[in-house]
Amino acid sequence: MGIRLYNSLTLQVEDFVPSDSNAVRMYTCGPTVYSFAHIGNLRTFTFNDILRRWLRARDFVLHDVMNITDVEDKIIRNSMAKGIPMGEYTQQYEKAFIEDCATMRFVPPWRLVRATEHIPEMVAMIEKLHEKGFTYESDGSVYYRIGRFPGYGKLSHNDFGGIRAGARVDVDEYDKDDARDFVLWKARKENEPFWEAPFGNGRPGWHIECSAMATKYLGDTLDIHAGGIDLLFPHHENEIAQSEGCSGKPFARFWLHCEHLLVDFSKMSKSLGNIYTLRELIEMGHAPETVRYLLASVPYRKKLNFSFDGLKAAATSIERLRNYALRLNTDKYPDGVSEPLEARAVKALADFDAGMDDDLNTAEALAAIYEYVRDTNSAMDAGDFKAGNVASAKRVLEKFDSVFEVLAPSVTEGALPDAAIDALVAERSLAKKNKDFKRSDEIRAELLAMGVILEDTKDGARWKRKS
RNA sequence: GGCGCCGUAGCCAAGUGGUAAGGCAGCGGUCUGCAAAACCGUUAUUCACCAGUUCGAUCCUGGUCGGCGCCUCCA
Repeated sequence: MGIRLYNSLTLQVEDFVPSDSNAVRMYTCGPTVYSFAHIGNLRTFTFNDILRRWLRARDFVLHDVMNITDVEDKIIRNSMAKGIPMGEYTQQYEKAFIEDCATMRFVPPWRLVRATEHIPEMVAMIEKLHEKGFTYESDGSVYYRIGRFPGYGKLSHNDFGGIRAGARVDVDEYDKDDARDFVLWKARKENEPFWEAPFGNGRPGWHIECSAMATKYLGDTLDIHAGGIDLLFPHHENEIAQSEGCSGKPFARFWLHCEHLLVDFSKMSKSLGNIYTLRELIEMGHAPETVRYLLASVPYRKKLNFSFDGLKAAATSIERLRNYALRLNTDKYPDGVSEPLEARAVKALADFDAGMDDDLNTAEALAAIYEYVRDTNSAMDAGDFKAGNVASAKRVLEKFDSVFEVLAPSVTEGALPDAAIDALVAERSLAKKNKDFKRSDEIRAELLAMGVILEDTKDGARWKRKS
């Protein structure tokens, strides 16, 4: 049994096997750094993260590359409007993006690469495409002639047969009933950043960077190329045209696309004013791991309608798992081992794996965890859970958290040291023992005010910090 | 118009040709000095609607209605 993934190219779920032993060559489309990442972006990147983690969990060696698009129309326009150099402008947002990724607990990719540091590779690719007759020039810009590439449309499953090939269309006067040729190299404009190239000074078009960088670091054929579904056309279609036009080989074996996150049942947009950034949500008091859980818990091919109710539900769900982990670590259990519970843990792990293997069905994987947590909680209540079962129970939680990673609270409130809490808890326990409930309730309230929640168990009191 | 996705309880959501996982919320209990946590029970005779195939369909086919996305920059 192995991983099965839905391939946009074939519109089917397929067994995933890398072309070269157990090494996976993967490329994911990263951000254009012209503003802060919003939760829609983050959904796709969360999907990337879950995919990476699961591939690793299944013992694949990952060679994954993510790009940073740091030259693009909006970037140029905004940096010019601010009167600062493009690099300075993009740097601040790239930094913010990397911070956000850390906040979201994303595993860093093998390589994070910038478009502006790969201009020579892009130029070389365009030259090669030129030699092979895929390009034509117009007003100093270089265009890709899709009519020369027979496979054009195979990813988006569009039939472009009726389109007049090679018709020269200015991007600004784009006529959708006509050619879909796209720009590889934009002619230099006054005051704008540019690079030198044999075919004229200018800057790269959007699509060429991914083809050039993916090929450079991963070779002609990738095992996986992933990104948001809105990139499927034209971006990924164009990447195929460029890369395969150049190499003559299949560009990517698996194309994975993450569905959109919606807000109020429609795509986020500035005009609707329904864009939320991670930073805004954190400022509102939402823990980042709550956002992570919400984004990860809905399977990636399903549209996810963001809501604050959903965010609250995510927080409660995490809380329950944390309570369970706390109980597991602090309660005392009778000696011995329950074999049925050991078997139960094995089943939980198998069910979790099966869910994840099935095209990263996180909802199913989560269900396996919750069912197990409920069963073991019941066993603990009944006294059937033994000290010898703790290790396997921890393994289940660790497996879960190695993918979801939400158990550790983000905010470490420095305020009250553990020792001080322990002292107060001890004082309260004594008061409670003496039936001085007034004093014991007082201390409990006091601790709560300082962000510490106290819980009584049959073996005494335990505490946790409020998240 | 073309391409693609979707419509399962209050909300989120899994799922299979044979009779509906899981999470959140709600209600009723157990436990508790009170809480908290946890557990138990309960909440869809039903899976947008219609027709067909079938012994049998939420899952297959056709159609209808509804929602969303891409086709222009976009995660």
